Amino acid sequence: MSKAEKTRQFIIEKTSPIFNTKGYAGTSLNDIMSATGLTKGSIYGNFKNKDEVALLAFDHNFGKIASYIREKIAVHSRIIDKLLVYPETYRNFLNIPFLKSGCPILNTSTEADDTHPMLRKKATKALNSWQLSLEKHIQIGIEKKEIKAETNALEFSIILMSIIEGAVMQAKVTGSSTVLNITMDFLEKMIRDIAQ
Amino acid sequence: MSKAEKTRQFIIEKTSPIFNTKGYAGTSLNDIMSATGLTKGSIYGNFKNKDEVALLAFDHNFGKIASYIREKIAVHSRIIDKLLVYPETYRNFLNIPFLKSGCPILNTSTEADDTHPMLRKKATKALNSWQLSLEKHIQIGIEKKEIKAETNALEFSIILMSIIEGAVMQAKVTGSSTVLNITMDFLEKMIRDIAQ
DNA sequence: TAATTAATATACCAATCGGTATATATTATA
DNA sequence: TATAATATATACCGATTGGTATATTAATTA
Repeated sequence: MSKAEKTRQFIIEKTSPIFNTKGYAGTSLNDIMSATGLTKGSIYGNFKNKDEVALLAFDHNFGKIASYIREKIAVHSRIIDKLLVYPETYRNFLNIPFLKSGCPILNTSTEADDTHPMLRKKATKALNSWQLSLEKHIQIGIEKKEIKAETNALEFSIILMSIIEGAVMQAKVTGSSTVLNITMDFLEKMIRDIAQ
Repeated sequence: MSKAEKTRQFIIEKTSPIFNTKGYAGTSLNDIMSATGLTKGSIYGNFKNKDEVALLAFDHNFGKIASYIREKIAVHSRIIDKLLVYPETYRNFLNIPFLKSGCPILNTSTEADDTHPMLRKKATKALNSWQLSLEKHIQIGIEKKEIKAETNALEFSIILMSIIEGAVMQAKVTGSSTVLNITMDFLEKMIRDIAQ
């Protein structure tokens, strides 16, 4: 890893929470400079423009939560327990340090859907990969006879994602975990209901 | 209605879709000027700053969808039919002209939760009024024996809202109605399930 | 160690940001 | 119709925006 590559990584790590809280339009180069302690020359020596930093910051933010969930899922062997990781995790959303700045998919989607095609594409792909991961787990669960055969994997995963994202939005803006507790209780029941 | 009051209304009507698409940080005074055809002097003669326009634009956007739903609900007499207005409406979210710019609560919440206390407060209040309205309908439904007595009005309304907001986020960023159809089918079943 | 390359800092650019003071229209009132 | 009050336009303000050219420093290689 060259010095430049280290600096690139450093810049992305330091700025990704800023992009997630303030958004693309709300994050300025001054924000990037003061977060990294670097000057404009150093930033533009490593990235071609603000866009490139923002896109990589999104990848970083999404990658972080994706691997966090992936590791928690890997611990369990039964599919139902793997799925239960979601309500368990998002119930504590407001208290998970690196999620303080919010869900990157939610934040990026709502800002970029009408304004930033490249960020929009990133968010869409992230949603799709999450959905496919869920669907796969459910399908495996059906094959292993741990999940009812009549379960519609696509539908179930989409509903799970919608509940989580809608609840996170409300919890973040109100600052209260009430919505998360109510919805994650419900999601937990939904998951246990498809158990064989 | 004085001339100034007319102009104020005119400015808010013309700029509210812009604030909803581009966000607070992403909407500039030049955007406001070109949307209204007015000059800076005229805008600052009627509003004290950009904040005031943004806050009223949010009220306008939320008021529009709230009254749209309210009118549709008023048509029905049975509570279940009133509740079914939500899945019916949000199923076509992407095709309702004045909702093209997205859900104001969703957009404002995700941008303002960490950046703009006043807008954040507006979004929180809007969520609360929506939730209370739903809860009231359900309680009336229970009293009228149209809804099962064991239904938890708070839980049900929160879950309904989460599903809708999560689905709208996904539909807007992907540009596809698939998620809306799947989730609104599910919501419809949920509503019919609490019918007495 | 000297020369070369890579990485960072400095100083600047035009354009745009939100906002204001003042001049000019426009409207309402006497 | 003359006057007063309101409303809009013009012209400007300093600060900040994203971005660049060049100078300087640090790291690597010969």
